[in-house]
Amino acid sequence: MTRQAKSSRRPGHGIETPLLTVDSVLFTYHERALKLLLVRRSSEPEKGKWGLPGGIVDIDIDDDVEATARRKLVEKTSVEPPYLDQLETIGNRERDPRGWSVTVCYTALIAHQACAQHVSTVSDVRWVELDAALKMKLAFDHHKIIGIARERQRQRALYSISSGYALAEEFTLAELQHLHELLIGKPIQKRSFRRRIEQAKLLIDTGRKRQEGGRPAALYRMKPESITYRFVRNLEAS
Amino acid sequence: MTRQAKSSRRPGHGIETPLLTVDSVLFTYHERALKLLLVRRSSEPEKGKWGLPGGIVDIDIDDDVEATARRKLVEKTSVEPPYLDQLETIGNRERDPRGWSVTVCYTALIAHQACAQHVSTVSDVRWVELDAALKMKLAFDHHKIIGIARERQRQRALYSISSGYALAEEFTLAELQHLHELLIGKPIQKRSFRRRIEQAKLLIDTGRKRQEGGRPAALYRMKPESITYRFVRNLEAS
DNA sequence: CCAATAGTGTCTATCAGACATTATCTA
DNA sequence: TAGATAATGTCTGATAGACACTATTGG
Repeated sequence: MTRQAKSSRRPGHGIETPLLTVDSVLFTYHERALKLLLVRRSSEPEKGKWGLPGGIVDIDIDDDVEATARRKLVEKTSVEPPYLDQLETIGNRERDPRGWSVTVCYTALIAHQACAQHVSTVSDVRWVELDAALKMKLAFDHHKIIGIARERQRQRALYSISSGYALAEEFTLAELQHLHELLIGKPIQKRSFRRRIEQAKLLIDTGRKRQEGGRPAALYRMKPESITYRFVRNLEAS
Repeated sequence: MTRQAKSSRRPGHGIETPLLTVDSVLFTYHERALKLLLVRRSSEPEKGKWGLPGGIVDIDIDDDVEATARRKLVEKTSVEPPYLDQLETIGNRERDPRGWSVTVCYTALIAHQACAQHVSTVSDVRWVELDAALKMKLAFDHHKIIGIARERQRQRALYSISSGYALAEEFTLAELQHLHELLIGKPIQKRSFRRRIEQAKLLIDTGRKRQEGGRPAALYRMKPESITYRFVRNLEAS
């Protein structure tokens, strides 16, 4: 195997391989809005632009691709999301000015308060409202990746309540429903929403109440199984 | 940037990157059985073992990752599947003896007759019954990848009829249902199955009939839209 | 006629949509 | 008391499950 001028070859496999990165679309619910985490790029390319938290897979540090995603999220938010959902992997020669590159995309939901402290102390990491983020000029193809993540979360909201992980540990049904409405993009019937949650026994009633303005609302916590539960019948799609 | 002894660096991005490959789990329906395409490896590592059709992404030839998957499938079967469904991307340092490697996995359904001619002429490509394939000792983590593909196809069968693409261009409803039962792993109600197909108008009645043993069965073709159609309500899961 | 396979009728159960009603808090 | 928000009652409609029944072919 001879070295070439414009493409060095790795000893292990001897093949010219593209850059391998990860990108995560981290959603949260805060101030009655759906927000996602953006990071200002501190280095070239696209230096100064806002983009998704992520970075290059380091095969010396990371045991697998998801470990890279987790490592990068911990760096930016200081907390690990309870789960990471793998989205599409995008790889082509247009998406990065450095040439052929691949990004493995993830999405997750996380409680705002869990990472608010850390995020608020730094200027290069910010929660941005989804609609505002989509109007920004973002790095690389991150606009497209956010679209993919949004669609995945929308589908999930139709047949699961995993979105509860974007709320504080204890939350009201009204909060959970409003988040679902933001994810789905249209209002849903209160009765339908509550009925299915109750029948599938997906939440734990803490017994506590929270009050703001009217009758106090019961506070619930997620059950660990709820994350994987799938209703056989979807809520009405748009 | 200095070169290191054990890890050459690429000029474009200067980072040590893992091997990038694709693997496809191609299903078909033949002789009342669900089969998948296996390939005998002709080179190291795992030479001689059977595994999934796939290979290394060639950034000089392939415009994107899916192009690699298509190129490799055409090499093995001489036909392109009508669509490729991206599955998980698996990347870690255990799955390949050559070291840290990544595979972007795809799954697809294809008509058996479309590629039967080519496959039958070569000895290193074979359609294998799913159950038999899972009992074989396959290369790398291909056993796991098949499991992921099978589960994806199973889910799809519960809310779509995209599996029709594993049949000949014209097929009977009984064939389509039997394939669904193989994918889902349990019998389904004939009435439920036919009702939803009829109501969603997903098939075209060719007007022709095929007869074998009893009353002749109507022959149908897929509509192009059917591939993306999603029923709001699933068939009963196991 | 029977055997075999295709196709339909129809009842029930489940569950989402719609929306009205009642409950519980503060001011 | 009014206003606000939470929680429930209840009717309708859509659709899957279950299974019996009819239809159409060959022998």
